[in-house]
Amino acid sequence: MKKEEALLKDHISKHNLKVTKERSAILRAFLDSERHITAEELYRNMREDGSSIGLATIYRTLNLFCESGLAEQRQFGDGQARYELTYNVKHHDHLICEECHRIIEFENQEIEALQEKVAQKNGFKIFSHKLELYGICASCSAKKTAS
Amino acid sequence: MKKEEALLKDHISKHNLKVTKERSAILRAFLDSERHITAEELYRNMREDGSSIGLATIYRTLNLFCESGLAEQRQFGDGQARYELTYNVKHHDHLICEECHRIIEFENQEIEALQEKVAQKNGFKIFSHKLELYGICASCSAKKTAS
DNA sequence: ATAATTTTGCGATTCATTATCATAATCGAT
DNA sequence: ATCGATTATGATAATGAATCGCAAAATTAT
Ligand SMILES: [Mn+2]
Ligand SMILES: [Mn+2]
Ligand SMILES: [Zn+2]
Ligand SMILES: [Zn+2]
Repeated sequence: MKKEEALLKDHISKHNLKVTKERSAILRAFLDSERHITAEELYRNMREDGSSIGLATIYRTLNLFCESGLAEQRQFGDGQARYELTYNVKHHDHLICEECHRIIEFENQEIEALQEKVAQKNGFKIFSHKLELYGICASCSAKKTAS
Repeated sequence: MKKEEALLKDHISKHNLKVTKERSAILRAFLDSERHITAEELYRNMREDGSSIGLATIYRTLNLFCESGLAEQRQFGDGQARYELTYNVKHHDHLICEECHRIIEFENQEIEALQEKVAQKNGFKIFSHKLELYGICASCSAKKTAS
């Protein structure tokens, strides 16, 4: 049993929830899908593979993943929530290409430290943060100058 | 005439738009209201002052403010867009208290520089960015430890 | 003032997400 | 394995923020 499956089952048993084939299937599909996936995208992916799980259940289950600490929800400003596995994944922030919608992950310990410094200076205790850099990626830049 | 009014009128005339009493009233109310206001909040504020301007017009006009470079839209994760005057206002980022919803503004040139460095390292050109620190503010912290 | 153009308020519409509810599945105790 | 209590599911309706369509009203250049 994968560690992600174990984590989810642990959360399920701790909260008097139930292991269902739907939840297991969604977890498998989620782990197989690309990072930063949309509920709708995951739904379509699974439908194409013959699943008949409803969209509401996809939403419910992605929320469950977030509550269990398996995943986190992101809002990249396109109006749809995106979900990514964060269990056993190092914290990172995002570069978002507004041209091709590619998402590049990065980590920068200096920035993280400075954020803490800013918080401290303001008597603020940080629980979470969001750092997103919007712009144009290298390959889209190249395409643009070529044309 | 205030500089904000001048900027808006300039944008209006450059785009064959029209100066209306609604737009002027919304601008006045917007400049008078607290920063990071919601369309709905601005609508209610104006209604309480006897305005009969419709909500759709508030939305349309706030978008106009953004297009004219007067304001910017923010998304602080509570599902409603917030607008703030940014014309002649120095760039800054935000600390958001999840307890009392207070918003503290800060600027940190070191972080800005590091963001550019990260972008460069990834061949990325930044157009805009979003840095939000979510947590609990000093006064809410104090209240919590007191109880 | 006229006429062309833009704007407005209202209500309808959209879209992502959540709620409702009847039916089905799970699971611990027997 | 069966039962019974509880939770989960799919289909559909509902929600809420934001936008759209349209007829009537307002603005602006002539
Ligand atoms: Mn990521
Ligand atoms: Mn601000
Ligand atoms: Zn790109
Ligand atoms: Zn607070």
